[in-house]
Amino acid sequence: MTDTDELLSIRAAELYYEENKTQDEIGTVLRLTRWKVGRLLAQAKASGFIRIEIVHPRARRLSVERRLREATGLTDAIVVSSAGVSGDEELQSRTAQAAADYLTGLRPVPRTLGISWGRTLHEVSLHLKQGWANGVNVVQINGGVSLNRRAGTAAATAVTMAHKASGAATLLPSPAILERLETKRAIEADRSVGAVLKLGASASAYLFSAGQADQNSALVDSGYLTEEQVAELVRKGAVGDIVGRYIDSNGNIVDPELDERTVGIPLEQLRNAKTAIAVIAGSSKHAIARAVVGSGLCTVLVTDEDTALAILGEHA
Amino acid sequence: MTDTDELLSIRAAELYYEENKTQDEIGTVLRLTRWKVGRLLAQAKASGFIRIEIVHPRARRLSVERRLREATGLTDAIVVSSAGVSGDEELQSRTAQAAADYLTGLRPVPRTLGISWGRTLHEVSLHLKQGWANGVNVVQINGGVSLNRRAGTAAATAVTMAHKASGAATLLPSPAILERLETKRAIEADRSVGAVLKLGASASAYLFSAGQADQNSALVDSGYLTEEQVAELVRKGAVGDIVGRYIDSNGNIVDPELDERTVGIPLEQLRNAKTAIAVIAGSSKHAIARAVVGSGLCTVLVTDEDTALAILGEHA
DNA sequence: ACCGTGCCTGCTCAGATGAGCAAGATTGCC
DNA sequence: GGCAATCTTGCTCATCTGAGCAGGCACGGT
Repeated sequence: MTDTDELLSIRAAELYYEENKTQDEIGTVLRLTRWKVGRLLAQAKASGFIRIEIVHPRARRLSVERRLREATGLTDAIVVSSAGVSGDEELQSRTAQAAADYLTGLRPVPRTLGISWGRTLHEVSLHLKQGWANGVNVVQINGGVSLNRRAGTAAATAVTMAHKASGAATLLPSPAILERLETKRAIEADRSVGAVLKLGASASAYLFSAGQADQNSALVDSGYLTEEQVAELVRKGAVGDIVGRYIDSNGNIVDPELDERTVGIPLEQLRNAKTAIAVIAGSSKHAIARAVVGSGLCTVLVTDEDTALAILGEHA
Repeated sequence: MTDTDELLSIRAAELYYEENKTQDEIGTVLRLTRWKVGRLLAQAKASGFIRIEIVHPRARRLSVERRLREATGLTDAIVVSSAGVSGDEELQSRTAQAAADYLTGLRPVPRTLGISWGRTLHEVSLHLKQGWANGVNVVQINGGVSLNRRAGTAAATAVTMAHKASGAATLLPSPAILERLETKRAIEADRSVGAVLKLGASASAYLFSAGQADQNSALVDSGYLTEEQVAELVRKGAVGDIVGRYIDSNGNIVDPELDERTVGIPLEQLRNAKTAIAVIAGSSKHAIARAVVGSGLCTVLVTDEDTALAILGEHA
């Protein structure tokens, strides 16, 4: 009997959603009252037989966002749909777009915005519209990418963001990681660097991404770390890095000595920030995303559906 | 402006379909009148941003069925959905189930049902419910599968179908293809075979599947043809076989000499039949399905969504 | 500037739909 | 078999939604 009902609900759903007939008409066809049809339809929906997807690059998953907020205590969560997406690349692009949208709508508008650098953030900067805000000053909060062959990407990110918001960009003129602790102390003590760090510490909002801990890390790519060093970090439990600092799945610094030599605001600053927006997308970043959210490193997460589900533990 | 509207329609769709808010509530949230929301939603649907799928093994694609009927002049078309299907196997199983359903609902109930044999039809027989009809006699219409290691499948198919309909099965006691024309003539002349063929010719409905023309063909598997012979047939334009007879994409016999040695009712009998139900599923059978439908070998087609779209030329 | 054309907006109204309710059917239990 | 608990059915009513229409607005030609 239940079996018959299930089959009927499928027939009804076909007529309702594919042929868009009215429930009354369906009732006539299937020899049922229109109320029965309504109930069958409701049953089909409840059983999950009806799948409704919004296929659009800007589509979000509100229900996942809500669950994420509830489960993690995030102030806000933006989850872009991965319906109809081919690869990680498009996922990251969609997420960057969503981050740009979020930033544009952010209230109160931050006077000073602290940002990290990387592929993701650069893409965010490109997606921002001219005039997305008026008078936002952008400060880099961790050491730069100067060793990179694509030198200037980090600077371009900050400059673009500031320019499009009629604000000024303040760059952090320092490597990301220094080889000797003394050098790091010295450079931090220097006025030009110290002042920027102090400005960064006073930012009204932060925007940063995360890197996975493997040989594809931007820090390896930029020459600050070797593949072996990253492998060693992974052995010690590292799942990725935030503003140049490697953390484990609990959000703790993996290698305090290395961390000491890393130039940028400390993680505590992010944890205490009123607004810390993390933008993390792609299947390789599920672990670091979970660590960031789980350890309270951000108040807002912008991510893709799969990563969000991974954080919720529904997609392992 | 249109860009803004598109984005709004996506936001509206999210709230409507994911959060199932009323259009009025959405209007409040997005600061729009409820009519505007209604129009945005309509626009989103029209643009194809809203995809509704019925995910269920028994789900059909009524719109495709309709288009197929209109494009080909088929009396009836049954197209099972391939939403959420992993492989060809499940597709074939679903299609077999649908064929069993169709057969069960077929009116007028055929007194005599002529069937071929094969994996697909056997699966159909298994999906039929006890008592699917009352008093249907089942006749084999083409030569058997006796050389097969799983000898008896063909017989079992007919017997099962007949038994479940409280009818009798009549088997065709003959190989599918004979090596010498004389032998074929002789066996046909034999009372035991001739009578069955005559019965088959008078069937009130036919149910058959199709085989693709490659080394996986059931005829190769059963030992009636060698892989080389099939390769030669393909060179001559064969796309597959129906009741043991190889046809090209126009529905014409590929090798008349071979065909002469094949035991079973001629294709003309199917072409002239009032009810000829073809059950064809799987990505490897797109070509033969197109040939069967295109050359009027069946009046009813039961198939999967991808094959149907291939026939319609919408899925190349 | 003026006017016409055509799109967009907000509305009325009727049809479609879901919530809730009471009567009837079914099941399980003694 | 009798009875109670539960589920199902058909209904009323309030709400939601889409069709169609009149007025308003923007745009382009003269």
